[in-house]
Amino acid sequence: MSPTLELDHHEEGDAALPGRRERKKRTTRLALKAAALDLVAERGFAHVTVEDIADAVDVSVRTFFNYFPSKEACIVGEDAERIDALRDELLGLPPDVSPLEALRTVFFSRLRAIEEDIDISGEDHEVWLRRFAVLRSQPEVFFAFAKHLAMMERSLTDALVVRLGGEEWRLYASLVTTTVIGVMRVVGTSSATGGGIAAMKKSAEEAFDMLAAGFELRQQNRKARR
Amino acid sequence: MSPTLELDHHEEGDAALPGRRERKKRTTRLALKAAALDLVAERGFAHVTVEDIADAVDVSVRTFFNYFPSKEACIVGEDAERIDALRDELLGLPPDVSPLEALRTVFFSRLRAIEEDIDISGEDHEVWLRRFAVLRSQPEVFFAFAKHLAMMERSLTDALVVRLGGEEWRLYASLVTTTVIGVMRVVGTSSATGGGIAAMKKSAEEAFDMLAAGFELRQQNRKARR
DNA sequence: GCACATATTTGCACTATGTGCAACATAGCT
DNA sequence: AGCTATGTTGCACATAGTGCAAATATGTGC
Repeated sequence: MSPTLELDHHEEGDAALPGRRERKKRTTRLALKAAALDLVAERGFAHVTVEDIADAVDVSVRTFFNYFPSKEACIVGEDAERIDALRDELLGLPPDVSPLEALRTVFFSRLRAIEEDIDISGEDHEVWLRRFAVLRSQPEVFFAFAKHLAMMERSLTDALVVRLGGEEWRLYASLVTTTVIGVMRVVGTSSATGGGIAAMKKSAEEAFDMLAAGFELRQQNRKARR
Repeated sequence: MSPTLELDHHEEGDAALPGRRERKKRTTRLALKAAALDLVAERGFAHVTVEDIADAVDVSVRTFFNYFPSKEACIVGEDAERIDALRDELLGLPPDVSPLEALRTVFFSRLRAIEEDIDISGEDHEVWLRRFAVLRSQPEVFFAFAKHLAMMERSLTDALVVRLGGEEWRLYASLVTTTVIGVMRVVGTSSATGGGIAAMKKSAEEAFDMLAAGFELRQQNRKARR
C-alpha cells in the first residue's frame, strides 16, 4: 500500500513493527476477522462457511485454521494477545485498588483504546462495533461470544487472585469477575449500543454504580418510581 | 410409584405419565445424559465421540441426534422443559417480589427439587452433582456450559421483562439475570461444591447477600480483615 | 546477489459433528 | 387385527477441524 521507498538495503518500513513477516500475519488476521464479520452480517452465521471466509481473503482453508481454532473464534474476534493485555493491565494496577474498581478501570481503559484505534489487536473500532451489532442480531453468535467470555473470565479471575494474594480469595474473585463481565456483555449488546462507544461507556458507568450500590437499592428506586 | 390398578383393558402403570412411549423416551434421554457424563468423566470430552455415547445406550447415532442437537447439549444436560419450568415458576411469583428476590427464590426452589429428585427432568441428583464435578475439571465442558447458560439467561430475562411490565426494563432485567446466573455458575463450579447440594445452597446464600449489599461493602470487609 | 535456516502456506487424507430424507418398527387406539 | 401417528434407523451429504509433509516466502550472513 504505502510506498515507503527503500532506505539503503532491504529495509523498508516502520521499525516499530518486528518485520514484514509479522506485519503480513497481522494483516491477514485482521482481514479474516473483518471478512468473516461482513459475511456473517450479510448472510447469517449458519450460511457462511470457513471456505467462504478464506476465499474472501484469498488464503486456503487450512491457513484459516492456522489463524483461528474455529469459525466461531474468528467471528467473535478471539485474541490471546488481547486477553493477555487485559490481564497484564490488571496486574499492573496499584495493589490497594479494589477488585471491582480494578476491573472497572481496565475495561474502561480498553474501551478507550478501541475508541482511539490503539488497541493491541490493531482492530479498527468500526469493525469492533460492527461485531456487537452482529452479536445483538444473531443468537448463535451471541452464544459463541458467551463461551469466549467464559475463557476471558478465567484469565481475569486468575489475575485477581494474584492481586488479592491467595487462593482463599478465588471464590470472591470469581464472583466479581463474572459479574463485571456479565455487565460489560449486557451493556455491549444492549440496544443502547446504537450510540457507539460513547453510549456504551455511559451505560457501563451506570451499571457499575448500580453494582457497587447493590441491586436492591436500584429496585427500591423502581418501587419509588411507580 | 402409585399403583393405580388397571382400569379395564391393557393399561399398566402410573397414569400420571402420558404413556409407555413417553416413558421410554424419558428413559432413553436420561440414559444418554448419564452415559455421556460417565464417559466424559472417564476419558475427557475430546476423547468421547457421539458414537461412543449412542453405543453405550444401544441406540443409533442418528437417534442420539433426535434427542440432542449436539454432543455438548447432551453432556451439559440441556433441557428445554427445564428452562421452561424455571421461567414459568418465575412468572408465577407475586408481582411485588423484586427481580433479584424472584430469581433467588426460583433458583433455590430448583435446587430443592433436584435435591429431592423431584425435578421435572427426572434426573437423579447424583447425576446432577456429577455433572458439576465434570464441569469443574474439564474446561471444554465448562465453556459449553457457559453457552448453555447464555440461552437460559435469555429466557429468564424475557420473563423478568414481563414481570416488570415493559421493554423499558430490559436492560435492568438483563443485568440482574446475568449477574444471578453468573453467581449460580460460580457457586456451582466452585470447589466448595464438594459438600454437595447443601454446601451449594450455603455458598449461594452468601453470594446473594453480597450481591444485594453491593460488592464494595464486601471489599471493605476484606480490608478490615488484614 | 546468493545460499542457507526458519517460518508460513498449502494440499491431502482422515475423523467427527450434524442434517435431510425415506424406509422401517413400534405404540396407541378402535 | 388393523389403522395411524410417532419414534428409530441407515444412508448420503455438507461442514468443521487436525496431522503431516511438500512447497513457498522471509530473514540473515556473506
